[in-house]
Amino acid sequence: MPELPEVEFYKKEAEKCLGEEIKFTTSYCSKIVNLKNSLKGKRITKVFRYGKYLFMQIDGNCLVMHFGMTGKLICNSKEQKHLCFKMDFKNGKSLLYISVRKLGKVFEIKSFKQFLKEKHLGKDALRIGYKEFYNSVKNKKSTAKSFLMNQHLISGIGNIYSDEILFQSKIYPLSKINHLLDEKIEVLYKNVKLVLNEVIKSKFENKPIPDNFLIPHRNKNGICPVCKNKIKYVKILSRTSYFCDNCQKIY
DNA sequence: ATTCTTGTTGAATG
DNA sequence: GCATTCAACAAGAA
Repeated sequence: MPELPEVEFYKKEAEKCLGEEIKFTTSYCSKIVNLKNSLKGKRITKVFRYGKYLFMQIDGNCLVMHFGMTGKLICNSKEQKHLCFKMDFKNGKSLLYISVRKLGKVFEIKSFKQFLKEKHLGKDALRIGYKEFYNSVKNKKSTAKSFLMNQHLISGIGNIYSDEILFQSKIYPLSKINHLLDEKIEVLYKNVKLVLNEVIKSKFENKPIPDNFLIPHRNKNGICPVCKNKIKYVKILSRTSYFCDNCQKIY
């Protein structure tokens, strides 16, 4: 489920191999992996995340991973099914990029700054400041849901966590984002951070998502953890958005 | 058999 | 240009 919190988790996996010398890399899927230079003999010097992208500085090279819908990165796993890319290190460690649906990408870039420009990515959801967020909201006519999912405006939020952020903020997913009251924008901003950080915490501590979150109830038979109403759903941008029509009022 | 699914892209539309 | 929507990509689950 690679939205920002998942990629943050994969970053931790990659960091287990920081400083290790690469013995060789293997691609099992040319559709996903596009590497020109050999990484043999080089070391991972830095790992960082921006939105849903993971970056690995490998001496002079910069490797980028995007996980699509089903990609994941695991250190020292024996899992072989759907393996697309593997990095083997001299000391025996390995990093495995696994993807069932093969919609992700592994490639190299020359410059991170240039990459951001070319992709027109918005600020990372965990780093965006309130002023910037506020201005972005005021300029847009889109719905609250598509605003949160638009990577050009804010990077890192996808279908599942946008539902959660709107639920925690008590905002109806189809509300026009520029109609939100200022105090509601502030609530939304705070919940972007709160939800992402809470999910990251759950993942890192290997605990379930809190039960007062929508996510554990985010299904066709779900019951709202706050008011016990039946969870509703609606299609937005050809994705299913779950919400509580009792708690999530328009503004 | 058909429909659904966590993501992005590029084409098409208004 | 700009904002927005849709099909396509792929494969497995229900």
